[in-house]
Amino acid sequence: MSDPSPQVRAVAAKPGRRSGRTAARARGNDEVKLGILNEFIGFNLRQAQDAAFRAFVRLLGQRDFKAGRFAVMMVIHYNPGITQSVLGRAIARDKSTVTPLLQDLHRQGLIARQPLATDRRSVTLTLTAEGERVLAELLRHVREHDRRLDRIAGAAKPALLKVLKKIAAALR
Amino acid sequence: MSDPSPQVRAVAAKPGRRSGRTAARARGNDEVKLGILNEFIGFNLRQAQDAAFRAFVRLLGQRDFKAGRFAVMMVIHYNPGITQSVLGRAIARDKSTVTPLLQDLHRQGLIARQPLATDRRSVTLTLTAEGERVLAELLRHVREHDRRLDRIAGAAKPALLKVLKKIAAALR
DNA sequence: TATTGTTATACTCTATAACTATA
DNA sequence: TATAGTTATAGAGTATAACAATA
Repeated sequence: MSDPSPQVRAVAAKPGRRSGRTAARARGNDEVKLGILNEFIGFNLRQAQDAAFRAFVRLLGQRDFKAGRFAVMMVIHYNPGITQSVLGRAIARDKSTVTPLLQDLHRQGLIARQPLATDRRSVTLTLTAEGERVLAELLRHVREHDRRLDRIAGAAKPALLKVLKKIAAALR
Repeated sequence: MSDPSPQVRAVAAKPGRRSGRTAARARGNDEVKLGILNEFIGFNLRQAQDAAFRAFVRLLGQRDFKAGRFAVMMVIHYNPGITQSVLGRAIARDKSTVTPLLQDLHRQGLIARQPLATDRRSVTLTLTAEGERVLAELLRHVREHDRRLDRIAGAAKPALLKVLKKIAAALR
């Protein structure tokens, strides 16, 4: 590890002293140095995902919908009749995480659960009509959010998606 | 929202039925369709970050160190004398989140806290010698992890970092 | 014996609100 | 009045282990 610069100490020692990029500093990074952190993919991935997720939650705002439910509903939508364990593997979550999540969606009348005839241990999942309606509504906000990300990424989007998928696949 | 394909139902209905890419399916996505999710930057960002973070935690393994502590220690390393509130803004966490985190690092003897002479409300932070030692040790594992990410990203790394930083900055 | 799903339980991360001590 | 930091508290999200039912 190497030399922290003395100016930084000065900045930190007088947090009231502000100059230059006022807006950026007020709601952001102040004058903090990140050093090598700046070059780590892992760190930047985390920063971007954190910012994007918070922006999404802000956008959903009141609409009393928990952000994490969205992907689950989408997966059920595209894979009606999927079982809980397959769903769990698809989203990389333990079955004990999946159960209460689905109970919640079920209580809200958004999904239907049916025992599988050919294997009575399994439960198959489908969205109810109401579930489809809510999902469509949610999807409008997701699209809005992602259009924003699209504008930020610009022409780099295809390359970005390619690398992100590569990372997810390689570390699964 | 549109037509879920009937083959998917068949796959989901018989989770025991396996074919083709056995290894990939066993620890992954099975045959689940993601539809438009595939094209959302937000979704792919989450998948990649989730996979990378879990891989990092796996790598740290036993070493009893909580992954989230690393960035905080790095920020203090590069900005000795930084105050808690500035730190909090830098990592986008509320002060009530920062306090117990620092108490923990302090209990472990990794950081020193000193009241700021010019404003006695503030506390300045530095790493102890032990803190620097532990950070250096941690950093070795982080580098190992990120080299793995580097290999996955390959030549796309600079472009990736650029977009990720752009996203984080724009949505802050 | 192995798998599906449920439950009990616990741990991490996070924030809001109310507080104190300073400014 | 406003800010720095602490505390109490609560709510997400997650996992491990033990279990019942079924295969």
